[in-house]
Amino acid sequence: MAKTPIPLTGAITQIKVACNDCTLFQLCLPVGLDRHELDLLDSIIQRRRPIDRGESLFSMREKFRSLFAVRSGSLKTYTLTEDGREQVTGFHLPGELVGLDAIGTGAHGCTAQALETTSVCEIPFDRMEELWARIPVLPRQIIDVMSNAMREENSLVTLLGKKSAEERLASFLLNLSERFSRRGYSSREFNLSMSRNDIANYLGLAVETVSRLFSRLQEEGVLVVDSRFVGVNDLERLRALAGSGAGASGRSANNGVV
Amino acid sequence: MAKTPIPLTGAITQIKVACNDCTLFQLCLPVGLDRHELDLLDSIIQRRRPIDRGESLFSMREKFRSLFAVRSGSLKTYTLTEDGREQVTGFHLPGELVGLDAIGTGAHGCTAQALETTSVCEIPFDRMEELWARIPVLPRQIIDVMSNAMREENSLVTLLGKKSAEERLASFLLNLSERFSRRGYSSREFNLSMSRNDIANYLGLAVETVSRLFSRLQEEGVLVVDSRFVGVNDLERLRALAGSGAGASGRSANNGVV
DNA sequence: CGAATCCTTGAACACCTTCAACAGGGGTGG
DNA sequence: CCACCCCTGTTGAAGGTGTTCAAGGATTCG
Repeated sequence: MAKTPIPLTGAITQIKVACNDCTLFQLCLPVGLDRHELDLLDSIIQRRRPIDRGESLFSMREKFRSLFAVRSGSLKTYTLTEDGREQVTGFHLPGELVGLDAIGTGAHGCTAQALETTSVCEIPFDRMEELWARIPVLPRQIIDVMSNAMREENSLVTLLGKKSAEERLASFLLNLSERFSRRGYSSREFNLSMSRNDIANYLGLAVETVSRLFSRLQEEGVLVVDSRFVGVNDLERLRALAGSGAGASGRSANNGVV
Repeated sequence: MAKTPIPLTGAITQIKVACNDCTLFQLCLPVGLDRHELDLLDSIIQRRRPIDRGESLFSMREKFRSLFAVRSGSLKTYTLTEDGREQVTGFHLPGELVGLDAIGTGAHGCTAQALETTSVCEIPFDRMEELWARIPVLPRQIIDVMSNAMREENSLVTLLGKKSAEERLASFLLNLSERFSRRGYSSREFNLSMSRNDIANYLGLAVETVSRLFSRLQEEGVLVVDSRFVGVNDLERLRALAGSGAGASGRSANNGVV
């Protein structure tokens, strides 16, 4: 989704560069655009050198200038509570847009930080607005993406509001699994780019709880875990655990919260 | 935001009916539209008879046809977990739009139910799309509204992920207080249109916990509570409680979750 | 190779839930 | 109009899930 090769820091050779050729075409914003419209969009998209693990793409309260699409790697977004606690609000894989929550106020509502070396497409928002007249479906695409994001957030709210620790982790892994498989990766084996800490934070749990859950799910034969690698042995069981917690574990069928 | 008087079921007389005259003008979608554009928007907006407490405006998985703006009264939206538990995802006051999360998929992702007798403006989405060419700022308005909604949801995620029970209730009351005051009502005295059950559900807590918290906040002189009426005695204290839980209560400064 | 960070595991504790019983309305039908 | 019921809301006691505290192992990176 960028128009010319990325300036290289190392020895990586970028090949797929234009939206036209981008493998993320089907996942990203340009879905539904014809060739001409694609070229127009392409012309405003800016490249950046890949950012390293730990670097921020933008920070909370910073002025909003651009949307970003993840091309490779992954990001986490997080907000801060009034007293400085961090809350991870999402993990973002290739093909996904970040920064959407900043449009309304003109300032970023969260910080976006790379979980690994990550390259993104930068879409300057003012230039994109100029394109709306010439690409009428573009605003509609944005609206669709935002609408889907809102629905995603609703499931996160449900997860945090109603699910037990085990259900949360199972749901999280299933969600990742689906997203990986939609990107052509295995849905049964993958490497987590985020730390246990990030996972725990995202799921509203303590790190220790997440760690214990990984261990237990491995003992029970549902998963194979090796530090950041996760293999799903029993997908059905994982689904059951994510749904209602009525799985084989000796856990009470409480109402989720706590 | 509707164009002719509402068909009356009782003896209520509707007066403010067109977007032009609507008192919610500043809160609703039409912000930033000129008179001509307002008339155009006005022409597609449909009236409905007010819906009664408990009635649904739309249901989860139902085909998406329209957005709705609350004109008077209030709504709750909720989703269901796989195993049928209900999770309240939001309360909606006059001037707020619901149904936005349905645009992307074409089917509603939540159910919207009236908490009291409520009247809404219905905005058929296909007709609204037709207007985009003639009112170029309209899609941008929608995007702004959605962006703000996403940010709102992020604070809910933070609330559920990081805050203790007391912080949750305090945050909830402050949020309501601000929204009421923006609508010209008192920020220090208001009536809740939702049950304790809905509040508890929304905050990811048990009803009993919410009830106990109301009692305690009253004992401590922060609130005056009389069933659904809430009076805020000590706004500063409520703010402190919402922020970090480092208030006067003898509560440990744990990390919130649980 | 040593420091730092991440991850894991164990034990005690705490916040909130669950279970239980009761009080207060509001509506319905006698 | 009162009695009854149903639902909502309150309060008390016991219990549990997940946290906190603590320490040790694993991994990374200078």
